[in-house]
Amino acid sequence: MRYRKIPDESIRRLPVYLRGLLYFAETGAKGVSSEKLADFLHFNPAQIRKDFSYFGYFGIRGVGYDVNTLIKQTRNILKLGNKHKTALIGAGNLGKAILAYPGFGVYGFEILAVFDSDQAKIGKKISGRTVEDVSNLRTLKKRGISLGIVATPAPAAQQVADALVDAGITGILNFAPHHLIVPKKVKVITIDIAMELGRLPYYA
Amino acid sequence: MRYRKIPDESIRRLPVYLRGLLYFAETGAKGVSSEKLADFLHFNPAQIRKDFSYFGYFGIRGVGYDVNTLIKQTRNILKLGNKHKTALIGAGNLGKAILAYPGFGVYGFEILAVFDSDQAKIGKKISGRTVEDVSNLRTLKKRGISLGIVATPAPAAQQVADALVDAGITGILNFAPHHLIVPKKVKVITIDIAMELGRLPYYA
DNA sequence: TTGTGCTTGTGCTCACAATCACAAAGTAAG
DNA sequence: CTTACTTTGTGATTGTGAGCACAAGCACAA
Repeated sequence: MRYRKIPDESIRRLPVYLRGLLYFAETGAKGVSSEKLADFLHFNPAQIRKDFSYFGYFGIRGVGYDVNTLIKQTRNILKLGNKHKTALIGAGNLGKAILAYPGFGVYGFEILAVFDSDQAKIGKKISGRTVEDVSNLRTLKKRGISLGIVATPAPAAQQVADALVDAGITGILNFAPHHLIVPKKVKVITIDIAMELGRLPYYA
Repeated sequence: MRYRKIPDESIRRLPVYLRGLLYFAETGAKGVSSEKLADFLHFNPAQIRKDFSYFGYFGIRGVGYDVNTLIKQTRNILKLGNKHKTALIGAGNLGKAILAYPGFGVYGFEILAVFDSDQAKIGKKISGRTVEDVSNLRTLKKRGISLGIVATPAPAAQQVADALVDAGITGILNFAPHHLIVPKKVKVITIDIAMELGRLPYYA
């Protein structure tokens, strides 16, 4: 299995595995088998083993995985080891919710800056951060901020993405319902909430 | 192609196609080809044609698709034709953002009820809706509400899902980072925002 | 009615992902 | 040491989806 191409889908699952492992750590469990983890997360045990095996031998045959070791390794693989300085663009309702969302902390993301284009919002404080003018996005590089969260309306999203790329950002989490065009070196992950909801009635 | 199994991935793309078609309708375009739509949404034209072909012959060879007809058909396929009465559970920051999010209206979702377990929130008004006690979830059936949006913390999510199922709900949009166990007849779509962000540093 | 040009609809192939099933490798007991 | 038992790591198989490339079909012009 070593030396093989790592499926994108495996990467996608790793944060979920991490969440499960953190749960087991909380309960005080020292060890966990692929089967126990699979039961908790509702995955296939073989898939979990194979996903981890792309990155090394983390388990002991006949025993299972050490929870804390595997947490550390998973964090390593996902490069969640150190804090990630993040900027949020868009201080509307969605932006506010993102700021208040506790989930980001778990993975080591720190939202250090908030931007908006609305003069009425600029200068105001939200969750302890002062809203800045989007025209100051270029200061991100100096501040060591390397990730951006786009929570603007669709029409503004591409423009914001361009500015983020100019500011040297390496990854974007995009909540705007719009496909962002960026250089290959920049990774974009888009979450289109309404789109997900749009297919719900089909199954009902 | 008729009589073939419809890939889940095709269903997932339909709301995106709908968004693109609505854009073309706004610009006043009467017709659109799979290539033009693909350019706009950054898909493969053949994929768009194949996805629609699972549901019927909507285009005219040599001409393309009629925008308004295809919008109507797509809405039909996704069962977005009539309004969908929806309940929101969890009136925290995420819940508030969802209430204010304009995207739901596009697909015909009406959030008619908001629930929370926090006594301090119950009775208060949020975006024009009065927050109700979660113990009143059973009233949903009477009110004709058939979809639920779960925006609670993870530990409460399963309990809420159970109550929603009891109330006769047919679909759940789940924002809690937790796998929900429901009867097969109920469709769950989970959006784990932090999880998506969790894989961003890996690529950076 | 025949020819030209365009775009759909789809059979086929390739690529990738999920799962099975088993050898390998560990523990523990006698 | 040997046997029984457990769980990992992975080769092999099966399943699923994406995209190519072309026949089918329509419009329009002559």
